[in-house]
Amino acid sequence: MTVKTRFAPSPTGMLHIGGARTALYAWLHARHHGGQFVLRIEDTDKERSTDEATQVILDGLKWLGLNWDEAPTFQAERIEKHKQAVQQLINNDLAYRCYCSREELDDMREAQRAAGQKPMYDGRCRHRHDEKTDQPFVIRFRSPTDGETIVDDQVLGAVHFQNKEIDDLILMRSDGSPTYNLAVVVDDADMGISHVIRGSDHLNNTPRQIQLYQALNLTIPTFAHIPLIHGADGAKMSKRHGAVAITDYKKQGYLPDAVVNYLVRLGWSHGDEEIFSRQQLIELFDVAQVGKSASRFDTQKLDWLNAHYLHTSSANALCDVVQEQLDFSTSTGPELTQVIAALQERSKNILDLAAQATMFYQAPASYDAKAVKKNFKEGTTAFVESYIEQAQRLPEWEKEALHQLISTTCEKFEIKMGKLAQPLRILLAGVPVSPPIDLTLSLLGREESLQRLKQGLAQLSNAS
RNA sequence: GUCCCCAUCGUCUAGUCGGCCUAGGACACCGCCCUUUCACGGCGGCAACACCGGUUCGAAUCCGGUUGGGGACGCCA
Repeated sequence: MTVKTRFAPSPTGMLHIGGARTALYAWLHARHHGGQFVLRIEDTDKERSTDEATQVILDGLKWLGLNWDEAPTFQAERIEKHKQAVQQLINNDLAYRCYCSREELDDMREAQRAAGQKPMYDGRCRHRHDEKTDQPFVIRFRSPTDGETIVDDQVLGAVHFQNKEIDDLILMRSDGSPTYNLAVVVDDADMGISHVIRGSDHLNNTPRQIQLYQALNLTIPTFAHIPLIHGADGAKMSKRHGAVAITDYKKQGYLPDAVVNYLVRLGWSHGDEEIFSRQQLIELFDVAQVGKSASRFDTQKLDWLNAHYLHTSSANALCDVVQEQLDFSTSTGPELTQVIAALQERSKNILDLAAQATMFYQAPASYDAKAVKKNFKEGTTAFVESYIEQAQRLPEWEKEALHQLISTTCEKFEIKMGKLAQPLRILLAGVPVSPPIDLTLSLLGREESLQRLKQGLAQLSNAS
């Protein structure tokens, strides 16, 4: 059997972190088995669906690198198929008209709740034979009342539902449009989906859908319900947990590889391994090994993974994403790739890296007062001036020589390296943090370095 | 409320069908080392089988119950 999975979001909002993981698992499952991964946009709720949301979802998937096969399917365009299925059920007496008004149904549910029961349709139109042509009606499925329906889930195992717990769901609204449960079944069967991988919030819909597959005489796919992701407080993920939309992670300086690695490990593992390349994931991932319990979203671990990928990526590969975050031109300063190479190991995300890169293209506007106070003591000016003096005469302005010079200057004054390096750093960057000082000097270049050092020294001695 | 699911360190998890678990790894946290700053890195530490009963020579692992958490109960998807 050829494997075909799908991701079927409704375009009513952003692609959130839970949906992204579900998509990732479906994608991995397909790729692992050499099958296909397709998209179906569930846009049957015209009230809330928007083109913008569809685009945001597609962008999110692209950013994560989850490529799909075939052009995305739009559920709203398949309405005729859905109607045919409903007609087939009516013809077989497996569906019927229900004339109950919304008010009537509301009252019924309210009464049931008050009586401590589960609110569900009581089937009051199930046996009526009069066709009232002048009144609006919906089509309901005549679902079995006895026995049980078993969902044989790849993640959860066999889950039993008593058929008497399942009411007659609406297949077609009074305006003639099909509802979700009918549409998914018809579409998944029609598209040849072999594995339905989705969030466990759909588990309760599954027995209903299985009954529909049976009523329509369609092949039932394999189901895998993925546990939900909760916020750090254990509650459902929402706005107050920070970034919910997957695109927010891009804005916050995360790398897609890190997000993918984090997401896949949230609910799945392979021994003690933490870091997985895409290729490894495709080779190792098995949806049946996904854990059954919901997990909490932990930003700190994501941060760690992000830093890991940031440190191990090639500076070249990072160039574009860093460039996007810069609000100044890099044409006048050192090669951006070299700056990234110097900075990536000491940055925790792209935003952080971009911020640190600023000093290579803009001279400090001010000097950190605390750092100045701490590092400029008796004699400091003499060490620095001596270094500048010597550096000016260097035939080649390069890292090794600049480093040598720091060593010899320190020996000459009998001071530790920090006594010289920190003042230099503050003069060059304005803050007491930068890549190694010799590297910083060489990247900045002779002219820019000397200018910053002299100007800074003058400014600081004026102030004191 | 009813139905369904879940339950190992604070978090993510290992724990292949009971013994090798005085429960392993990772993140976080705390020390120490490295060090020209900040980081990286290295070493070490803290920390969990929800509870109660069974089954068994033996249970984190099997069974039942309790408690706790989550999901679903729409002419939304």
